Amino acid sequence: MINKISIAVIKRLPRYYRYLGDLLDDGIVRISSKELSEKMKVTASQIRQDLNNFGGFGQQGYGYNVETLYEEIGKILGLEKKHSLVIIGAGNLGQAIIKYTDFEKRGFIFKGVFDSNPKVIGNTMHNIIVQDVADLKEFIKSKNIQIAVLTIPKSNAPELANDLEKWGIKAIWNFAPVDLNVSDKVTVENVHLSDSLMTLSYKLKDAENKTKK
Amino acid sequence: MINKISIAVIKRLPRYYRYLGDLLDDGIVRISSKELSEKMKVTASQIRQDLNNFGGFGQQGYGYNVETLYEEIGKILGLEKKHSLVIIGAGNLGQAIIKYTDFEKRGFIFKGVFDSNPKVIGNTMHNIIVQDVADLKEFIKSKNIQIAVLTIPKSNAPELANDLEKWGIKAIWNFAPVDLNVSDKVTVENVHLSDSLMTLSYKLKDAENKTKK
DNA sequence: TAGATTGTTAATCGATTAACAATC
DNA sequence: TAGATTGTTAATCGATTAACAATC
Repeated sequence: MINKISIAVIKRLPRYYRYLGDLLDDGIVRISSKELSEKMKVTASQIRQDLNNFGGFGQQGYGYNVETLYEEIGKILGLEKKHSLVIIGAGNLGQAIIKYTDFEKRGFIFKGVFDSNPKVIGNTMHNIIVQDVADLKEFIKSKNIQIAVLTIPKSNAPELANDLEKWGIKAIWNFAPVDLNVSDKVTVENVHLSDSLMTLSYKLKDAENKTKK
Repeated sequence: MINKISIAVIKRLPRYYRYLGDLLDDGIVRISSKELSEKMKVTASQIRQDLNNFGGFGQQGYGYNVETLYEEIGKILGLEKKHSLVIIGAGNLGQAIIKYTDFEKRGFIFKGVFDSNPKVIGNTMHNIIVQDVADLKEFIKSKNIQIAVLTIPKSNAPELANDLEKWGIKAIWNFAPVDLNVSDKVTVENVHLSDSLMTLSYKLKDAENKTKK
């Protein structure tokens, strides 16, 4: 844990976690890095290197215990403790996220939903009443919210992000198609859907070109 | 265009495109790699290296013409031609995507929405009537659809992806929290929201640990 | 022309893969 | 014990950054 773990490693952890969860559901007790590497289409070497950033979870001659490893990665990812979140932006995307129950199962608890549109305020979403963003500051402070999910249009996002930092938010899951400019005390994880679709477009074009040749 | 472009470079292109679009909106005519690097918080060297994978778009002593560069990157990303897509899964996520008009502006045209739930089939979403997935095969073939957006639960996704390949789909934008196993003739771009949220969770925990020390 | 900035080569840095001794 | 597989070091590969000649 002493050395700085690279972001490339961290982004692979949820995928390991997902595969181990599936193995667990299938009743598999142990797995070697080689077997797992074949399923996941990565090298066994990479799996062992990645895991050894956090400790020796395996056993020579045996491999890894699926349940133990699953739990350990969960702990590394911070899933053993609950997180309180608010969703800002009660549109379809906000609704999709709040209704996706897997997040709550993993300890991400949606405490409130906020919007600025009077037509939306007062509606119920997934048993939560949509509140006015004017009340957001007070809510964050009183309920000690750590994480804000930003499912709002591009225009308001940057200034709202700065407000969120002032109000004590520690992490922003940002779906607005813009880069936020908060201090490095606030963790930002971007989901830029447009960027993703353009990447798909490039790869599709590239594949077409190869076929032609 | 001869050398294989790395995925790291490709994933940066939409971000350049976004920043250049903003500059264009602001009426900025030219920009140097240095100025852009300061805005984007990357090195000027990286910008020049990235762009020179695709050609020399700049001019010594001047920099880059914003409009030209914007258009060139658009072409590289394949945005100059229209794409026909279908959305499979008419839930909130599917609705969020179809209603987000920026995609259509960029040439991604939603030709159909499909679902397997009889309660949803027949509903109208963004002026499109939700059809039965049973009719998907015929629709893809007759309308020559290239891209499928998969906003369905995990369980059905892998087998559906294999069907989509058989039916002629060339690219899948996958929101199901599972890896698809199609041939390399089909381009897959994953948006794993759970993975993203877990990554955020890790980074948040990591930041907390640093503060304590 | 002089100054600015690119395009591109070279140097550095970091991440991935290979190899193997340690050990269960 | 013998076989298997890890943990970890070393080698390789690739990506990023630095430097600078070319040139507008």
